Amino acid sequence: MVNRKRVTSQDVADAAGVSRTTVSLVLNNVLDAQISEGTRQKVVSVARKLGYVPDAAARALVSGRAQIIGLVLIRRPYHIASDGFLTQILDGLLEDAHRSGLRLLFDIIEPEHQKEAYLNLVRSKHIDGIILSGPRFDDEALDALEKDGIPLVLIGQLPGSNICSVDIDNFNTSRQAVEHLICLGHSRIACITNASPAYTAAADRLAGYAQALKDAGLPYDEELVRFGDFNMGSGYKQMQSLFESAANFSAVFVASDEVAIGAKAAIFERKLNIPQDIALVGFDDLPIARYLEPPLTTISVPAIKIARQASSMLINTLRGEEVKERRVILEAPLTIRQSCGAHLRQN
Amino acid sequence: MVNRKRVTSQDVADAAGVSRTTVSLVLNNVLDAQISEGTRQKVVSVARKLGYVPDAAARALVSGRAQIIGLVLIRRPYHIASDGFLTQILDGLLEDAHRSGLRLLFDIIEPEHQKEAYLNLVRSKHIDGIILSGPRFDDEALDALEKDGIPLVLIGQLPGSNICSVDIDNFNTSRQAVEHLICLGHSRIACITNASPAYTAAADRLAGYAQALKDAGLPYDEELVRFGDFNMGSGYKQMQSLFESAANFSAVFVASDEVAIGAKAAIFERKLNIPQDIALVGFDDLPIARYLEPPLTTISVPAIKIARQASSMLINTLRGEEVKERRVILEAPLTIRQSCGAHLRQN
DNA sequence: TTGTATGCGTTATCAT
DNA sequence: ATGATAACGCATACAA
Repeated sequence: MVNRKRVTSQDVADAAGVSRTTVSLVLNNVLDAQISEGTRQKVVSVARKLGYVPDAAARALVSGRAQIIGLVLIRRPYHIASDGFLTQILDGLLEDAHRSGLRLLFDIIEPEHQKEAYLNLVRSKHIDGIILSGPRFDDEALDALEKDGIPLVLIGQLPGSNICSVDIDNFNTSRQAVEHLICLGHSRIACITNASPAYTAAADRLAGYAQALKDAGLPYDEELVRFGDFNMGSGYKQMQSLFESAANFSAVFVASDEVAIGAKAAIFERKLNIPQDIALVGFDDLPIARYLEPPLTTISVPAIKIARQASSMLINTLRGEEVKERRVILEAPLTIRQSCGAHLRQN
Repeated sequence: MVNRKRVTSQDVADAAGVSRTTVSLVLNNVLDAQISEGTRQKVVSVARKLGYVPDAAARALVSGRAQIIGLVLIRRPYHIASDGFLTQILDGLLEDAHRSGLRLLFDIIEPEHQKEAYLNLVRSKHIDGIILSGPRFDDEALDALEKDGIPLVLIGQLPGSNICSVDIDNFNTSRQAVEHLICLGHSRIACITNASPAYTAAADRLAGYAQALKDAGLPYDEELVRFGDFNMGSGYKQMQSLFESAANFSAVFVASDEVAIGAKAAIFERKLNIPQDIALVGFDDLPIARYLEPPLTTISVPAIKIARQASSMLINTLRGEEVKERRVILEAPLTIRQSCGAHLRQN
């Protein structure tokens, strides 16, 4: 007895012997207008029996709200195929969105299409608001969006803008990670970034590395710096490049666990041991970090919490509430495991 | 000079000195109606200057197409926080969707809400079609959807249904993985599934394990079987449980790389070596598999290819084309690396 | 307490 | 070659 044709509110109204208005009032739980309990019951039961579900497009058209939030990344598809950070963000976002009756549209935008792609997505009103993860310095469209009044929250930061954002302190956490290495006696410390320095997070993490060196009176040596590209393959390649450069180093700070996993494989391939021959510190504390061999010392980025914070800010904005704290920075402690030998020290 | 108010086709029409119809005709490249080159140029340039983007809701309402496809998983949020398979699916799906001008809505549905959640998503016409990854046996709503005429493609299989699907042969690949272990001389082989046997893939993989044992004349011992739950934590826990059972075994087949990573950590924690003390075979060949220590022998599931195939089938269905091959099975070879010692053998 | 009428922005069917 | 007009399904101000 399943209906083939679409069921509209008119059908429900007819079957219940009321008007479309009443149906709408009942189903949307409008508080102002009072509906007799009998009518309400009837409408609800008829609607259920008919399997009525409001048409999203019609509702969006009249209400101006699509009930969808967008998560967008400035990346290429192959960057996300193994993105352990993304899944955590999705986890956090989805829970909150569901609780608010919102759906999640996921999209990636290739760096060169930034401008048009944003505008299409937002101006088409496909989505009510947007969470953008991993902003780049060259993101021209971002401020335009903000000015357009589109609810927008950044996961990450864009210096000089007033956009809502939630992030960790990339600079100081990186510095702390490298300081840890320095404390353990390393003075030749290589660095592989998480991504191109066009990404603000990558630039900050690299700066933190440089600062730690400087604070310790250690020279910054370009020979020891490589740029990762989000995924394990890039870590593997850049680590090889480090070995091939013949520069000597006893530790590597990799500003992304994902990239660090590739680097680690390249180290083992050389028959070198971690941490005995080379100490390794990552960044992110992906779920896998603690299960790696050896368990990875890394900066614990509270990804799910970040996602929750971002969605909460976005949802508040959507509700027209004022977000007082426009730039949230969450704690990201260094989690010491066994990839840099700290656990072996006897103090 | 950016417009604050929404720009509608009426605005474009006014500014270009034509009617809304003409604007629509031009911007949608309607072939039938001929538009003078001058008019076309003018409309296009005016539209661009004004930053006009058609309203998705209005378009969806009248056309009946939301231009969005849905990817849905029957899972809980914490299941996806480290889902390496999911990101690959997203990768493959997104590329195809973009090429067809489609957006991607991502959603997870908790097992107990299956029915209502599907119906809401689809009947609301939020999405034009749905790709469902990882079906369960208890998925009552699925056939209803199919009967409703909703374009639907399964990543995985649901026995006894006629739904379009793309999958690998879970049964035979699992069997092959276990046969590999048997060939290497193992006779006490434990198994940790990827998930609850309510998921069809989990049931099939377990059956493949059992079959390999049977073919080799080996007993199926319940003591050696555990059920994973998609993530690494479950693998870690079930591996511990295996050790605690005091049953002896020299190899483990884990029907998911994700779960295998947890199992591996539990093995190392016992100061046991892989493959010398315990051989390990995974399933999926996530990008990380080759970077693990030791590199993981596993079934190479072509996740991205699966996603592409699924999206291609869905998009064809959306176009009203007949999909001739309704059940596609892709190859998933066993990739032998170093986690079960095959590379050490001298033949 | 409930019904009527209007409009959201677009595409599609007619005319002209 | 282009314009007027009618839906699409819903929510809401207003009427009754």
